[in-house]
Amino acid sequence: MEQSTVPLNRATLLKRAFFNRDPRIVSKQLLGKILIRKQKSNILGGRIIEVEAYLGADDAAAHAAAGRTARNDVLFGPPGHAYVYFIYGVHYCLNISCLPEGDAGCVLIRALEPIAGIEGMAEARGLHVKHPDLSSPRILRAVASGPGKLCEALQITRTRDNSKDLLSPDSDLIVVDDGYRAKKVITTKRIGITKSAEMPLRYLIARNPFISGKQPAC
DNA sequence: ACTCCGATTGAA
DNA sequence: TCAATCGGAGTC
Repeated sequence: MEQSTVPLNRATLLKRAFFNRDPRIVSKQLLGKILIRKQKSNILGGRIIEVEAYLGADDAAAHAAAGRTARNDVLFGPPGHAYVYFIYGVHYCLNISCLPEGDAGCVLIRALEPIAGIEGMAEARGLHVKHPDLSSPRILRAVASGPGKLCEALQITRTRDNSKDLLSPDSDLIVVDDGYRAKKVITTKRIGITKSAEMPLRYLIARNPFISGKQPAC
């Protein structure tokens, strides 16, 4: 039985309760949902195909581990909001806050499969200049196969998007469900961290070619 | 005020 | 393998 999906304009916003849960549960459920940026005359978006869960005080790798600060304040706020931070002086990363007000926890969006406004995203990434042929699988994969890349593709910055409600119809950055369901989810260790590096909190859709890094064994 | 360093990326 | 490049957090 083949699953059914609806067009983007009929996809539904996720509910607050969806994110009012443990980040590990949200991570797995979030795979297959769609992250959308609404531009003036353009829609940019991709299917979420790789994420990582970050917990609270018991997770040394989490920004919330050392307690509430001006920088990580969103993590302690209500669920379903964007936590955007700047890393290595170069890139932004997007997280979505989980758990009720007062409890920190989030999901890091690590990779998207481009599905809408691909030309616009490629342009934001600076790919169109050197690589005009967007139909090339290699170039298509370069659009959003990493946390920093997808932020650049959707023009996500801290000043523009941090603390934004991702579940509001008024928001220009939202998460929606078009009915797609991942057939198989793979869990691995998180990438690029030194503290709490052993916890299996990275989740990705099996065999999807748009993930960051190389394909793990099934 | 000063130092250290990171949930990344792309080029060498 | 490594530089780029910034700001948050801890130390002096």
